[in-house]
Amino acid sequence: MKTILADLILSAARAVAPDVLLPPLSIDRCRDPRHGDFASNAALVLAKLVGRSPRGVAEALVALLPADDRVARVEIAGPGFINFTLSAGATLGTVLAVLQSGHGYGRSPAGSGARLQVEFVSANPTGPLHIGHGRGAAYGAALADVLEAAGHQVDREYYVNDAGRQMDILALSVWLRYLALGGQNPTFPPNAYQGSYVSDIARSLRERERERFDVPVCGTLLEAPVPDDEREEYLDALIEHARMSLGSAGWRIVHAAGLDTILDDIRADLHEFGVEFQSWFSERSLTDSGAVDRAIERLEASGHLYRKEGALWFRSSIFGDEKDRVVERENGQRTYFASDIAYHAQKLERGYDRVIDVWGADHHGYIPRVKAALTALGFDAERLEIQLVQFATLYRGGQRAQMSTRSGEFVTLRELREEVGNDAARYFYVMRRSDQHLDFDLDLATSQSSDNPVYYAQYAYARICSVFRQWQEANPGLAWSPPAQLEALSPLVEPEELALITELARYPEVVASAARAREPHQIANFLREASAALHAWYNNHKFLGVSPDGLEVARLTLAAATRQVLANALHLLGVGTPERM
RNA sequence: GUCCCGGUAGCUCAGCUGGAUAGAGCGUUCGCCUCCUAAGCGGAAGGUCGGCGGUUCGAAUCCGCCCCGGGACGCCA
Repeated sequence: MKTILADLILSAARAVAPDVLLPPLSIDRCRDPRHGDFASNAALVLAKLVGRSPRGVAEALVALLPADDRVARVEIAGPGFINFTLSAGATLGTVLAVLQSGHGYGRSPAGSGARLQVEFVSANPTGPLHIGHGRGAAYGAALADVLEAAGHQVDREYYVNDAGRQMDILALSVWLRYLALGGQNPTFPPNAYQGSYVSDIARSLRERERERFDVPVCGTLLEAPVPDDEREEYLDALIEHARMSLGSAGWRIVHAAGLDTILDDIRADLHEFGVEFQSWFSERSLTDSGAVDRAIERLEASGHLYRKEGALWFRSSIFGDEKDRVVERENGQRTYFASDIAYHAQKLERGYDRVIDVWGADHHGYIPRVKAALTALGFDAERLEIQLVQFATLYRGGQRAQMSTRSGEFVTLRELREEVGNDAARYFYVMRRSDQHLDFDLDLATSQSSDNPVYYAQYAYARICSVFRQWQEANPGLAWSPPAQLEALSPLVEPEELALITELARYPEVVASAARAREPHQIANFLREASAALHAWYNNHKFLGVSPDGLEVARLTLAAATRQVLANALHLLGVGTPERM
C-alpha cells in the first residue's frame, strides 16, 4: 500500500515540478488515526524547489493526484502534509489477504533478496554456553529468520574454535583432573579451566580409558604456583609436557574428550533453545586443508607481512587499523587472527553477497583488523558486516544476580532456560536493541501477568484460540472458514477493529524494516502493539452470538487474521504459540 | 590517552535515513468481571529528549564542542 501511494504522489510531483530533479519523498503511517492512514511530506520537501508555499504545493499535488479506488480521502493538514485515508475496501482487504497468505503473510517471496550468511554464537567449546552466548544465540537466530522472511537466502553458521591454545588448555585441564582421579596430585593452575564440568569429562575419560593416561608426573607439576607474570608461559610449558608424556595419539584422545563432550552439550543446548545451524564450521579444518597457510602466503606475496622481534606481523595499520597485528607468534604458533583471516576469506569465496558476523561487543576492536586483512587479500570488505551484541545482566528481586567467571561458577544458558523457560528467554533477549546493555529481569520473565511481555502476546493468541474453541462447541461438526467476499467484513466499523486491522496491515512493513536494520526487536515491539490492539478490542466487544447475523462472521474473521499475524511474529522470534494458558 | 556505545517520564526502554501535540511497559493514582480467559481493559499525574552552538520551513533525530556513564585497546580467544 505504501508503494502504491508513493507512486501516486510521485506522478503528481512530476506534473507539479516537471523540471526539477525530485528529492526522495516519504510516505509514512500516521501516528494519529485522526490524520488518516498515511501521510506524505512531498509538499514540504518540494516547496522550496518550486518556490511556492508548502500548502500551495500541496493543493497542486492533490489536484493532480491520479484517482485510485483504494484511497477514500485526501486532505491537506498542518504545515502542508498530505494525508491519505484508505477506502473501506482497501482496509478490509488486508484481513482476507492475511488469511489467504497464512504463514506467508509478512514474508517477501523467497529468493527476492541477496544470499546471506549469518554466523553467530561461535563460542569456544571450552565450557557450557553462558547467558552472554544466549543473547547472541537468540539475536542471531531471530535475525536470520527475519532476513529469511524478508526474502533473503540465509545460511546459519557456527564457527567452531576447535584448534588453538584455548582448546589445548582445556585438554590440559581435563588431563590434570584425570590424574587427580588416579591418585596423583598435580598443581592445578589458576588460569586453567576450573569448572566442575572439566572433572566430569575427566571422570568419563577414566571410565572409558582406565589408567591409559596415568603417566607419572614430573616434579615441576607438583611445585608451588609460579609468579603471575609467568603464568601463561608456565601453562604453555605444561601443555608441551602433556603432549610429550601422552604422545600425539594420546593427546588427541584427551583433546577430543574435552572438545566432543562440550560441543555435543552446546549443540543440544542450542537445539533445545530452538536455535539451528546449517553448518558447524571447524577452525581446525582450515589448518588441516592448508587454507591458513595459503592466506598467509597470499599476504606475504603481496608484501603485507614483515618480521619483527621474531614474530610475523600483518601491516594492518595501512588499511585503517590502529596498529599492526601478529599472525604468527615468536614460538612459531599461529594466532587466532591468522585462522580468522583464512576463515573470512573463505566465507567470502563461498559466494555470499554478504556475510554477517554476530560478535560480543567486547570484540569491537577486532573489526578493523579483519576488514584490513580482507582488503589486503583483494576482497571488498564491505561484504563483511559485523553486528555487535552487548552482554545481558541478570536481575533478581531488584538485585543484580552476579556471575563470576573466575571461579567457574557462572550462570549458564541452560540454567537460565530452566528458570524462565525458552519462550521468555528468547523474547527477553531480543526485546531490546542488541547493541545495548540488557537488564534481564528474572522475576518479570517468570511472572504470569500482563507485565510480562511474552505472556501478554501469547495470551492474546490464546484468547483468540479460546473463542474459536467455543465457536466449535456451539457449532459441532462444522469447520470454520473465512468468507470469500469482502462484503462480509463490512460490519467491522468499530475504532478498535480499524486500529487492529491497521496493525495487521503494517506487519509486512515491520518485517522489512527489522531486516533492513538488522533489528529483531522491532518484531517484539510490534507484538506488544498488535497484542494491545487485540486486548482492547476483546474487552470492549463480544465476538460470539452477536447480532446482526453477519457481525459474528466478520469479527471471527478478523480474530482469525489477528491470530495468524501474532503466530507469524512469534515464530520469527522463536517463541511458542500456546492455544490455552 | 585513542577508539566504540550510551545519556529520552521515578525505573527499564522504544522512537534516531529530520516532520504534525515526544511514546510504551513498570511504578504512583482513580475506575472496570451476573459478560467469549481480569495472564485483560480504560482514565489521571509524570519530560528543559545531558548541556551549548550550528544546518533547516521544521531537530530527540544531522554536524561541532563540552559534561557524565559503560566498554575496548595482548605475540589471549
